Formats: sequence, C-alpha cells, structure tokens
Amino acid sequence: MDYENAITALADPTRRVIIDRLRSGALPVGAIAKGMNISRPAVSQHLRVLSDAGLLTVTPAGNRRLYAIAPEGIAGLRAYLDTLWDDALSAFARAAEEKAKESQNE
Amino acid sequence: MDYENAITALADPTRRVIIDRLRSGALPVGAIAKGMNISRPAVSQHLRVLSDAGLLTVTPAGNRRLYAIAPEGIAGLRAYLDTLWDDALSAFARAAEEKAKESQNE
DNA sequence: ACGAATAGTAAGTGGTGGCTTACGGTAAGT
DNA sequence: ACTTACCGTAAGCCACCACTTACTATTCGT
Repeated sequence: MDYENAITALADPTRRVIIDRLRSGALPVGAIAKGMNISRPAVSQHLRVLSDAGLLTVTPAGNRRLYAIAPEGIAGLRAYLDTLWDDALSAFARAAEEKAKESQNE
Repeated sequence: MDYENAITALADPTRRVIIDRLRSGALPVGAIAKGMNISRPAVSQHLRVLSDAGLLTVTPAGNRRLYAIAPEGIAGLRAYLDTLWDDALSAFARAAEEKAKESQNE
C-alpha cells in the first residue's frame, strides 16, 4: 500500500513543519529552510522523503525547484483512516450492545 | 496538539498490525501477541504507546486486560488530515489559475 | 566567460526507538 | 496455600534515522 510511506513521512515533526509551510502554496527549498533551525541539506533530505511518499510534487523552475503539496498523496492516508474509523465505530457499537444484553441478567 | 502522538504511534508497522487485529473488537494481550513474531512484552510496550496516544482503551477483566480501539483518538488525526487536504486543494486550484493567467501572455 | 546563487548527494556521527531476556505482581484454578 | 496463567516493567543492546559538514552540479547575473 501507499499510505504506509505517507504516514511514516508525516510522523516526523520537522517534516510536518515543512508541510505546514507549503499549505499556502509552492515554495523553493531556500524559502522553506529559511527560519528553520536545521541546515538546508537537512531540509533537502526531508523533501526527498516527502516526495518519495507521494506527498509533494517538484517542478524545476530555472535555478530553483518548487515544492508543493500533492493532494493525491494525502487521499490514500485519509482513506485508510476512514476504514479504521468505521471499524472502530462498529466495534464500539457492538461492544455496547453486548454490555446492554449482559446487564439484563440480574 | 494530540494528533501528533497518534500519528507517531501509527507510523510503526507493528503497531498498525496490532490495530488491525483490534478492528473487529477488543482482545486481551495474549490473543494479540499470538501469531506475531515478536515477544509478548514487546506487544505490551506497543500497547502502552498506543494507549498513551489515545488510540486504545484498556478495560481490566479479571486476570486479563482487554484492549480496544478508541474512536476519539482517530478523530483528531482525521481532523488534521482534513485541514491539510483542504489547504492542499486550495493551493492547487490557485496554482492552476496562476498558470492559466500566465499562458495568456503569448 | 567567470563568479554567485540554488540545490542535491556523500560520508560520518549521535540519539532514539524497538527488541530481547529477566523479573515482579495479581488473579484464577485445584 | 500452591501452582499456573496473564501481564506490565527494568535493563541492556542494536539498528535506523535525522543531522552536520563537505563537495558537486546546474543556472543566473554581469
């Protein structure tokens, strides 16, 4: 599955900061690294991980490379969480029923 | 925020296997560890992490402890992904507009 | 054409996280 | 009461990952 790489990538706090910086639109590497307390190569490595996970798109623009959030990458992760959510609710409801039936024996 | 612990917890493949085993309902530790190729204490440690992240509930039942998925724990993570999803779509649409306006100059 | 700017890659290091074995503690069975 | 079953915790080990400092490559400006 593909959501596995996505969730692994998003598990890192620094990478979530990077993602947050791209919420309003695409940015070059230098702009992303600006103000972060890690080196620019470190940012590049994180961008690599995020791209490989399908969470970012890269568009070379002359001297620079613009990174942007890829909506499709997030879709897979959302789908996974949705199934988990549904199953959790079903199991919860079933457990409540069992409990109610039990309390009749008294 | 709370979704941070949740996404960190779910980033581990072994913990996702545990979560999958609980999709159909609550289970004691022994039943969860059964068939997994790691030791039972290791499973206990994972359960600890998942509980701390708010993803599991524990209900002591005599000798055993029943673990179940906590829907509320997943809710926070879903909410985070939803905002990310919305922002990504907005930024994507805005970028498409910019591109369209640019191609008029030719 | 040459220097400056932007960015990816290589190599090395330190810290964290997941695993194991060993142990302690409580509840159930006989 | 004693043994067995179930489970959490402690300590230690090892692998992986995030980071840094080089270095290289490509593009822009002059």
